[in-house]
Amino acid sequence: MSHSLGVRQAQKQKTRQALLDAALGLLEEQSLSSLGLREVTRVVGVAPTAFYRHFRDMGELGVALVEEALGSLHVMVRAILAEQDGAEERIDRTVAVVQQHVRHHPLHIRFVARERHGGVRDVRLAIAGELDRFAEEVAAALKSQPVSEGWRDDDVRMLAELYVDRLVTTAAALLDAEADGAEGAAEQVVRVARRQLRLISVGRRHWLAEGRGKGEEGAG
Amino acid sequence: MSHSLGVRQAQKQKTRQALLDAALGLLEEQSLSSLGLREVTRVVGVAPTAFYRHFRDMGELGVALVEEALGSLHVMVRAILAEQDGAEERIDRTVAVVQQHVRHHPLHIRFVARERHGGVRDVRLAIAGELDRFAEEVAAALKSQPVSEGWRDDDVRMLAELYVDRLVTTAAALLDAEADGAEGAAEQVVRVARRQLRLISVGRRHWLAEGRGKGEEGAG
DNA sequence: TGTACATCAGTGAACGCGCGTTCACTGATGTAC
DNA sequence: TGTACATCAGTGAACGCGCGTTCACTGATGTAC
Repeated sequence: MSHSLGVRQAQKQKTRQALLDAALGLLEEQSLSSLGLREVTRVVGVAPTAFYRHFRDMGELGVALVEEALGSLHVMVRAILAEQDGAEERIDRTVAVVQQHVRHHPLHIRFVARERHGGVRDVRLAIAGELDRFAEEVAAALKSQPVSEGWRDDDVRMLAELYVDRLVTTAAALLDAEADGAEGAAEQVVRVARRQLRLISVGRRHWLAEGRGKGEEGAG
Repeated sequence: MSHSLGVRQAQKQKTRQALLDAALGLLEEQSLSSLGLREVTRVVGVAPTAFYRHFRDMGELGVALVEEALGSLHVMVRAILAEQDGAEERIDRTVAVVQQHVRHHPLHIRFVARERHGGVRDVRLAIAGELDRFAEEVAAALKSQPVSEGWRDDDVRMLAELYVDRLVTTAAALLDAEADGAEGAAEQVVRVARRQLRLISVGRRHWLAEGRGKGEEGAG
């Protein structure tokens, strides 16, 4: 027993995680491209050179943070999509889950919102890739719902992206609202988000009758 | 005559604009919080200390860039909103204007997308303020359209924010697509954006019949 | 179980470099008479 | 128009500082026999 990792590997993992945690904390108030290697190791309490045992540079650490940050959200939304509620309940539930996630992982949300268009290319690409896979999952879930019968695949995908963008935007807005300190701010964001999702949902139900066919011919 | 500014003031403005232009160029590939004062003055060809004659620090320069970046977009979208086309034509026209704007001012779009959630507080606040005023104008325009009859003010506002977010997201996606080099990428983004706006528009037309009244009671 | 050697996560000194900021300055532009 | 003085945008030397990266190292952990 007990040889699942080895003492040395276990300790290395611990230091690595400490570096990630320290970086994430520092990134609450600055962006990745201005974060220094020495800042991070100072917080952890190791020598600056120890950093290189784990990451080539801050960009590589950033990519690791992307995986950590989007992984947990991924799991939660997958759970929602599997539900069989009606549209109304699903919207309320989805927004509630986003709110919970922002409360429990504010630093992850902040990081993704900030670095999605940030100054480090590899990190931008990693986030774009994760959000893309995310949209693909949402599309698959939407497709299996009865409302989507007769929909073209690219229209389902277009709708999925609309939803995903809305969730990301809502999460970022919630974060700002909760940081604000203004009492009702977060609740206001939640109410607006619910109505926006509802409006999109209404558009979805009437799409085949009114949206498609105008402007562009079906292709493929 | 000729005393509209004075030689000295005119020269000062010129240097100031050169600093803004140089910074904007450098910000294509990095974020504001990692941009150095010396980098900017080096590009312009003035001494580092000259910077202080115009801005207290990079944050102040950033706020000036926000005004410059959102000012022009503001004007263009206001023109669109004033049009009296049908919904279909208006959507196509709006997306076309966004595409033109991205082509003519890619650095402005990049800057706003990057710093909207970036590491410099004052700049974030400036962008949020501009986008808020932007949404308010869109709301006013939407409200004056016949389709909005019977709508609550906060629902109009909620819709306006949905549109504004969509335009900003589309602009950022277009920018990435055009930077990509992949030939059809930009056109693909445009087509998706049009359909998304169309779906929102469909939802709007059926909002009073199906969206409102569920879940929340009218207040105020 | 005990011994001899290999591995490798973390150390600490040292480096050269570019940074933001200070300061007293220069000299063209502006103003008062 | 000409003279004497004030303003102030831009200069250039100097500063102390923290940065990323190199290198040879140490000593606990791992492995072979």
